[in-house]
Order: sequence, then structure tokens, then C-alpha cells
Amino acid sequence: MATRVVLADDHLIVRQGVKVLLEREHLEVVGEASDGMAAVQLARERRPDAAVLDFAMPILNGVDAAREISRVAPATRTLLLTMHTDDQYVLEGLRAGIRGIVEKTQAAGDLVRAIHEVLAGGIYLSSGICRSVVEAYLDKREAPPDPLTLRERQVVQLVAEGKTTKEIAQLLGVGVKTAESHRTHVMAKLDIHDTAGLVRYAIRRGLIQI
Amino acid sequence: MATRVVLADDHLIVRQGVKVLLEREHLEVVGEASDGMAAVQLARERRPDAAVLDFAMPILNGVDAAREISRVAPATRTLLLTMHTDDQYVLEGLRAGIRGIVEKTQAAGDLVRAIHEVLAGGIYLSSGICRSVVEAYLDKREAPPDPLTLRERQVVQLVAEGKTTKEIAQLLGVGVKTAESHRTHVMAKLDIHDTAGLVRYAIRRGLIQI
DNA sequence: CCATCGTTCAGGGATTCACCTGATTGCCGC
DNA sequence: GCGGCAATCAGGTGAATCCCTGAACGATGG
Repeated sequence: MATRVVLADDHLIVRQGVKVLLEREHLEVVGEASDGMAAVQLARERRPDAAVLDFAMPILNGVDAAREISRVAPATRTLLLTMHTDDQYVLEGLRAGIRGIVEKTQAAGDLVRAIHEVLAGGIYLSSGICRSVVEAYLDKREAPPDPLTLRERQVVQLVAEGKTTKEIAQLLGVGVKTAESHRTHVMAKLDIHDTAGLVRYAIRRGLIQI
Repeated sequence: MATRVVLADDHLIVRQGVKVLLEREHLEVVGEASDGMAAVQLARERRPDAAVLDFAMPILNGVDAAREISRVAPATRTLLLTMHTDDQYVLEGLRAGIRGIVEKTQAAGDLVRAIHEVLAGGIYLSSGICRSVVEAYLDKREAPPDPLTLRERQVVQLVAEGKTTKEIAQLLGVGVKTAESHRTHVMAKLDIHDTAGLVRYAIRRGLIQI
């Protein structure tokens, strides 16, 4: 009996393409959804072996959809198909029961491998995600949504707003070297090495509006 | 002789999927690119009948890539494959010689139809774009949408991607002082005085993905 | 034909950033 | 109590930045 898969992505053309690529590898796509809620509904009805979920979907994102699916269809393994792996939400997805994370920049063969790995009881992570980091993350019981401290988050926000280090120091009432130190710590923690990256991070986190 | 197509999208899995869908319809994919500059290069070398370009790509966006392609390979018809149709630049693409605009939420069949329509000399627009609006747009003689030149836009995008001035100069094949000059011009035009502001501008305009 | 503009490049100066080591204080948890 | 961590600050170096003036060439357009 073929492996039965549900596919969820709000872009039809992407869905159709991935479907063909999966069927080539003898994976049967038994349902398609264009939003997270529809994906949950499909999983409940069809009880597929696996659900491949896009992260950015209307109504319900892929991670929250996975959380729901693991509730209403515990036998269904969920995989996340995403554009970015550095999203905090993506890692949060592991808590939501997601066993596979595949980037869209990867090849279709990687997605197929991920599905097989997950169905065999394993965990598949794109090379962009360090497995050990994830394991450490799962060990911690409390939910650390943000690796940054309050002060560091403030600094990131102000940097993204275009403030110079001197201005930030004045706004926070600390020395310039302190503000600079915070910025350095943030960059080390997030593995970001330029201002542009900090701005993109702040926007992703919703720290500033565009 | 089969229709020869070049495909550009920074997501490999999407590219692979679309490729299969096109080849099913007897459209030959003679080249793939993961960024705009590579797409232009491919068009110049292989002279395809059509180029299907994602809008949001690294290094060079789809619209500006189309503008370049119509210069270096005038016989190649360009089509834009995009997520959002409300982007300012998407309509600007018509000025850049783009003859087809297809949303990713559409079916593969629509993309195939669009390609055939465009190769037959027509224009294909996704239903999301009201044709009359476009005609009205084309009637307007004044061009207020973007104060930046092609070169300046490229520089903004690369800055927002985190590239240093030196790297930008290398990517564009010009001197460091030239790249710096472009950046200065952009900042003067937009009344932006820091890198963070440039990044936010690029994101607002959809020049880069978050 | 001349003005404008885009693109290219140069020099120089002041500021800021990125990265490094190192240190102190205070709080929390084991 | 002591280790760990957040927060504070310092010194220093090399790179990159912001901003300025100035200039040359080609294309476009009135």
C-alpha cells in the first residue's frame, strides 16, 4: 500500500508541482489544501500517513496547523515546508509535533527523503538547522520564544529603526560601549553579521513595522 | 520544434515542480536560474523563446531582470511569476517588456496558457489584475512610482540583502566608488540616512523577502 | 544643439561599525 | 556559597559607513 500524503500550500502552482514530484516517487497525494485550517480538516477526514505543510499560509500557519493535526489525527506525521529556517516559529514547530523541516530551496528528493525518514520514526531537519541546537531546545521545559534578553531586544529594535549606537545609548541611558556590547551579543547569538540582517530579523519578529 | 523556456526562481523545489509541469505540456526547459542575474545570463546564452521569472529573487528582481533580457535577448518573451499582484513593481514590469503576469496561486495550466498567449504576440494578465487598470496605467505619461534608476534599485536590494559596498561593486562589475555613489544617490533621493532605512524601504517595495 | 540624466569613477574626512579581550556588579538557582 | 548569566563599561584596531566635491561619457529629448 502506497504512502498517503496530504499537501498544504496556498500557492496552487507550487502545490501542483510538488504533487507531481511526490507521485513520481510513488507517494500518493490524497488531499490538497490552500490554508492551514483546511489542512487540519483534511487530515481528520483522510488520516494520511504524512502531511506536508507550508509555513506561511492564510488563516492558520503551518506550525499551528501541525499542532492541531497531532491532536485530531495523532497517527499523521507532519512536515514543514518553509522558506526560512531561522524563524523562531519553525523551531517552535518541533514542540508542535513536526518531525521534518524542509526548505523550499532544497530539491524535491530531499522532501521525499524527509517523508520516508519521518515515517520510519526519525526526524529530518534541513541542513540549515543544527540538530544539536534543536535537541537542546527541546530539553528546555520553559518556552523561550526569543533567545534575546529584554535589553538586547530593545537594542535590535532601535537599530532597525535606524538609530545609531550613540543615540541608542542615550535613549537607554547607558554608555555607548554598553549599547555596542549589546549589539555584539545579539549578532553573536543570532549569527547575523550586518545591520541589514538585524533589520530583517526585527521585521520578522514583528519588533518594528514596515 | 518545441518551445524553449528559461525558468528562474530562487526556490529549487518550486523550480523543479514548475519544470515538470511545463514539460508535461511539451515546453522544453532549457535553463534554470536561482537569481535574476543568472537568468539574464542564461537568456543571453541560450536565446529561449520565453523566460518565466519569479519576482522576488536575490541579486536582481524579476522585473529588472526582464528589462535586461529584453535588451540582451530581444526575441525572448518574458513572463512574471509572482506571489502578489499589488506590488508596485509588478505593473512597472509591463513597461519593462513583460507580456505575461501569472500569480503563484493560479494553476500550472494558466502558466502554460500564458506562455502560449505571449508567444503568439498577446498579453496575459492574471485575473487579479484588471486589464483596464493596466491600460489606464500605461496611458499615464508621468511615471511617479519609483524615483530610482535600475542601477540604484539593484544597489538598494543588495544592501538590503546584507552585501557590503565592496561585494556590491564586484557583483555589478563596477568600482567600489561607483557602488558607493549609487548608494549615496539613493539616500539623497529617498531622504534616508542609514542602512536600516534602506532595508525597510527594500522590504516595503518587495525588493527582498523577509 | 544643448540640457538633462544615468552611469561611471576619484579623493578625502569624519563618523560609525564590527570584532576582540577584559572587567565589575548583581541576581538567580542549585 | 558559587557558578552562570544579564547588564554595565573600557580600550583598541581595522574596516565600512556617510557625506562632500568634482568630473567624464553616453543616451535621451526638447
